Amino acid sequence: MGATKTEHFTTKQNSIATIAKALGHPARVAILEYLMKVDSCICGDIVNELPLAQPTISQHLKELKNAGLIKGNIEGNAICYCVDEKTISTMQKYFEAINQKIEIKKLKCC
Amino acid sequence: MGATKTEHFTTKQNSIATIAKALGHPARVAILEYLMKVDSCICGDIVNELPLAQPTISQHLKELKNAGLIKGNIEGNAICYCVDEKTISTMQKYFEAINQKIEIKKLKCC
DNA sequence: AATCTTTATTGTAATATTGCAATATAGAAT
DNA sequence: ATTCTATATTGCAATATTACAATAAAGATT
Repeated sequence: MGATKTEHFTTKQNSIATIAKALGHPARVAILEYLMKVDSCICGDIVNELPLAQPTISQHLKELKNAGLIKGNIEGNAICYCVDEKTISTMQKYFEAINQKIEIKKLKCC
Repeated sequence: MGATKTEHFTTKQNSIATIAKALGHPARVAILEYLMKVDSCICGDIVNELPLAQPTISQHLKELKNAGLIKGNIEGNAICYCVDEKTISTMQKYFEAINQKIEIKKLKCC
């Protein structure tokens, strides 16, 4: 086989996995951080910033967009990409909830 | 080619990507959530809980462990796995920092 | 219109992941 | 010591990801 058994898991679990997967590559983490660093969200510069070819960057941007981590606006012939705060917030709350549960339960079996 | 160019990114970026990648599969999200749900961290039950074969679960546990998301303690012939709060905390803080930067900068280009 | 600039798509090779049957390992129980 | 129970490892097939050269698409500039 080899294909992920997506249908066996909850929508929430698949959703978290999709977002996490999109951040599961250092280039995409670097792209996210670059988009945070520059004030204006001039894209394309990313190609000059990272040691990857333009089609590779384009592909990574697509995956970040599909996962909802970034949004893109067409501005003339350029495209203005930027971070989607809602998805970042989703992840932050997810980890926060786990942290809180750990504290309440005071799990220390390991 | 095809291999990730890990060496071109920072240690922090690679670290975040490694943790995110480990959570980039719904089965591993489900395992994490199951470990949170049960009070005692009886492992092995995971095989009964999830629709995956034992070797597959074992493999997923290994990846979660390598990423530092869970810890495992040998108890007799069973193994007691549980969530590693430090790594969860790392991720929570990472997303929190991004959220704060977005708020301060009031980015709303898209 | 011809050209430039910017981004996306296609095709393809290299590599990695997923899933599981079969098997191995190791401690517990008889 | 033999058997049982729990987990890990190996080997392999199916599938997915990564990277990029070549090319396409589409608006901007001349």
